[in-house]
Amino acid sequence: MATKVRVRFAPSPTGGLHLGGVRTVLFNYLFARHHGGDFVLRIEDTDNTRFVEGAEDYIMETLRWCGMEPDESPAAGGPFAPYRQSERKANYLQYAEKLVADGHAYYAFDTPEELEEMRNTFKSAENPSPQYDHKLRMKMRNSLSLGEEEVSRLISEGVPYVIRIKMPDNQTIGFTDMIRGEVNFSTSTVDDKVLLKKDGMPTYHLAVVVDDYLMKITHAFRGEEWLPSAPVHLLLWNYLGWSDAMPQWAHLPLILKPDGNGKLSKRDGDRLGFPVFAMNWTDPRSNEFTQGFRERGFLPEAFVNMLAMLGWNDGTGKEIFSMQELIASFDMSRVHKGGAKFDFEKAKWFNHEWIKASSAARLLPDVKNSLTSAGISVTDDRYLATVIDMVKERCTLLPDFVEQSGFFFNAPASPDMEPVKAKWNLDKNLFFTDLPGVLEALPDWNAVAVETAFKEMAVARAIKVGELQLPFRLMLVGGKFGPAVFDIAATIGKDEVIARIKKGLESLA
RNA sequence: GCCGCGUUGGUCAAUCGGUUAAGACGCAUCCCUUUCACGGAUGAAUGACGGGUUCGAUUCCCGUACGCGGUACCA
Repeated sequence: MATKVRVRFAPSPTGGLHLGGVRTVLFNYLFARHHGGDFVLRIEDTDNTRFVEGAEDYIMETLRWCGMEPDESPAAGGPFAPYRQSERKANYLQYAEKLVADGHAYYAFDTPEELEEMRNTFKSAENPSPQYDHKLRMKMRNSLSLGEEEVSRLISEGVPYVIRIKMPDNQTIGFTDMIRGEVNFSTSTVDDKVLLKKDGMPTYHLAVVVDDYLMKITHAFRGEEWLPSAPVHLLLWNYLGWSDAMPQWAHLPLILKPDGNGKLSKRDGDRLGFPVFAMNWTDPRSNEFTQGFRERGFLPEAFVNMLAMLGWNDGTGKEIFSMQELIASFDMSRVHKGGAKFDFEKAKWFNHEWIKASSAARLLPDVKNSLTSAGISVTDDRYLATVIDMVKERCTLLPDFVEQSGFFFNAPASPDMEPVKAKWNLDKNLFFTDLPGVLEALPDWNAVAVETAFKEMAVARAIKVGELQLPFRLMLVGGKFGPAVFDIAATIGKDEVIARIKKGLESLA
């Protein structure tokens, strides 16, 4: 195929990006890169009543964090600029007018109140939500029912109107979805969607078609919730005479809430205690705060990996993928048809795997950040790197590094010796009283040397080494966790070890 | 109500008609470790239900049930 692949992610800037949104971008991105194509970000801000300040920056920042920089975007520009639909407003009218001229659309003058009234009068048990369609449009006030003179009079008087598509009343229309295969609809069940609003802005339906055409989009991927309006888009591509250029479509499955049923929402996250947005987000209107995966301590590699596996797999059982590996193996036809329930435990597992597999150098800036915000100052990066390698396998989320490595930097505030108090005795007390002197005399300071000295001393005094290790750990670490004690001792240094032993002894007194 | 999409263990899922239906998460037990982890081992689903097609169906078709999505001058 000669045409270059071009895909787009087209969010509306109404708030933070949730899991489903990020996954939609991801699949777009993977597909584009897999085929060496272009990935464009187009902001669909056609509804100014829902516009939220900061949402666009948030989206850009999320893409950056995830490593999915668009080739073309409002910020980066590109050959098809502008990339904000609000700035392309002037484009749409001509196409809507052309549709009217060709008899595929019409002017409608109904006020919101009249629409409301229509819905009320025709509402019934069998038809709870009457549609503005081929059955009702002649009962409404539009250029089909009113007659030419009346219409031109209304228009010249400046009466506000919208332009609606005229859906054929009995036609079957279908297309091949890259994920679902053949999908067919009967046009008689689709209503006459508004194409151009009275403020002159297009609705999504007109805007996607026009912009996908103008921007030469070859593949259009979006959430499953768009499937029912696909026939409108199909018709528009036809009516506008662009059938040959119509992109291939794929409707992605939804991400569902972990318990019960339904689409995952940020409320579920609040309720169940996990993030739903990629990054922290505070709604400027309500001041409502929502935590993000990034701030919760997820690595972008893990976040992306986890999202990719929610609805897709390569068929081999492989689960850990880098972005490069995802790009290499991604295939839209292997995307699931059914929605997947989100499992936060599994998400954490991905993060844990990525932390374990990451080098200290990769982890260092993030860990340093966590430590710093917990009040632990790090001055020696090499020392931190050593510590990271020692503790990373026991850290699931980035903030776990605070507890797991804090004692390498600061002595435990007040070592809790409670777990060993019951079996504490004079011999043990003597052991630890004499230990500093022995350690002090050690010519070499390393884990083996400390361990050897420690064990020889224990044997000489006929005390079980095991009985001594826990108190030693408590003195050094402050809790029952962490790497091997002698490794810790070797790392924090002779003076510090001796100081902590003395301090531990004090709290046992 | 109508239209569309979907339905393999608690969850994510492999299987593109054919031996005992992979694997992962989580869970349980055990081993390793006299810390916590990591690692290793073991255990627990007969494929929503009912009909077909076929020598043979989890895999194809139909129906039912259930779930989800849509049914806005929101995307």
